[in-house]
Amino acid sequence: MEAHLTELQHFLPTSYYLPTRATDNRSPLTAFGTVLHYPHHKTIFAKGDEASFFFGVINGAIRLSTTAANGDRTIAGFALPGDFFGIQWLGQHTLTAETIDDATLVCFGSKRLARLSDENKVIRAELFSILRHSLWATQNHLANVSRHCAQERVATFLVELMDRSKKVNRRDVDVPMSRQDIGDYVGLTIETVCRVLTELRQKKIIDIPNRREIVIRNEPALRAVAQPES
Amino acid sequence: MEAHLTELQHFLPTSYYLPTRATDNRSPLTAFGTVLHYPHHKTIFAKGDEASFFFGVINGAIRLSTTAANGDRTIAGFALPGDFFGIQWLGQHTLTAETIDDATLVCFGSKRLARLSDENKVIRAELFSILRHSLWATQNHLANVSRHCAQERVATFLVELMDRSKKVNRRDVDVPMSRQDIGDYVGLTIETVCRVLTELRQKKIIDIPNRREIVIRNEPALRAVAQPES
DNA sequence: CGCTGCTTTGACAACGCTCAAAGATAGTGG
DNA sequence: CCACTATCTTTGAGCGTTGTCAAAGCAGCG
Repeated sequence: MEAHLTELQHFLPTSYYLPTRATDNRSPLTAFGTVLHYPHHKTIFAKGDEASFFFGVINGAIRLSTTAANGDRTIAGFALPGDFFGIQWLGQHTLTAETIDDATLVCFGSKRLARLSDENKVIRAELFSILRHSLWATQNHLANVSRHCAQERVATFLVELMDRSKKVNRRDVDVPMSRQDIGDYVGLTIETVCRVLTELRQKKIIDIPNRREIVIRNEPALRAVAQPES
Repeated sequence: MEAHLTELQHFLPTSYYLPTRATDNRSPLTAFGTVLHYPHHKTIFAKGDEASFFFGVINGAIRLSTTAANGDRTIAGFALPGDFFGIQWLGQHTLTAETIDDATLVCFGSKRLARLSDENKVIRAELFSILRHSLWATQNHLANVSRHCAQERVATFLVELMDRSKKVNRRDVDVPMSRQDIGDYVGLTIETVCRVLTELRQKKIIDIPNRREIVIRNEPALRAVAQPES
């Protein structure tokens, strides 16, 4: 585990979704972590593993999932640049974290962080904020998956991806996850995800130049599909 | 807002679901709260309200929900005796909390709690633990709702209710929420919930003596329906 | 260049939703 | 105390959306 503290200068702004958080703050945590590189399709930790570390994403994409006894996989969320995941004071991780892309992460030892947070009010507030944000995002996702039709779910996923994108031109969305991942995230089969995507393409709402890129051609229309009025 | 600190003696053990937490601990928070009584079908706070207070349930049942623009309601969870809800350092509540039953709650002022947690390590750890538990429960619920059939969802709901029950005879489950509430919780229509319940009754897995009581006649069978093998 | 794995499209069946109506229960007033 | 009413629950019939199964298309990689 090598430390490249100089690289922490590149750590991206924390993007929280929470309306109360400014999106242009760098996290106060960045000064204390260790930078690590992971190749794609690598398990960072598995559900049930002792939670010795906690991570922030500098670059790449992570999927956080749980797999049932019958093999059904649920992806609870994706961690993108600026996000944190695996926060767990002590005890075990409740989800499995795997890289989708090659990824650069910042890693924090749980014990060290616990000590730091006892001493430092700012760190403490930051950790609490991260945890609250995770809860908020999960609740939102639950509401999306719980009672919406296929079109609404996929459209909501795309809007989310667009809004979280760090790109200048947000219309050109990078899709690092596979169709299967999307399906496991929104609670649909891979076939239904494909069908919805082609439908949106036929309606000229999106374009699909290649499998890991989606262009939003008509953002208002996409948002309308995601959040049906009345 | 009256204080009845003596009543806090009756505060129930915190029941966390988390395997790492003992279920027979009283929460260290109980010494600092104010006891309040709410009648049934009363709003405690609404989504978007300034989060000045945070609550623990002594008695009764609370539903935590969010309602979409089109009127669709999603119930993110139920708070039962021993549970906490509405934890939000500052900013706004992300869900609406309403009583289902008449309820006795302990109420904590956010500012006071923030001050206490800065001074007291035990309180701090407790709050963190409560928040982590909420996240864990929501992730679990998401996995249940995301990709399971109607029978599995309703059976999982019943198992959950049974396991959280404080009764000596856990087979005899109190169901304070309406069928509509159950539907909004597991992501099904009220009709489907009813159909599944009658199906389970016909299979002699449960009995339904009245609308707010369900008797588990065959617990292994119910658990099998909830978690299909292979 | 051919393989492998992922994605897309199609046909069909099934599960759950919608609409409708009857049945049960609780709350209210005579 | 009972009848009446409003609300909630249960059951039924038909339809639509999504899942299943199958096969073709496509892209990356040795």
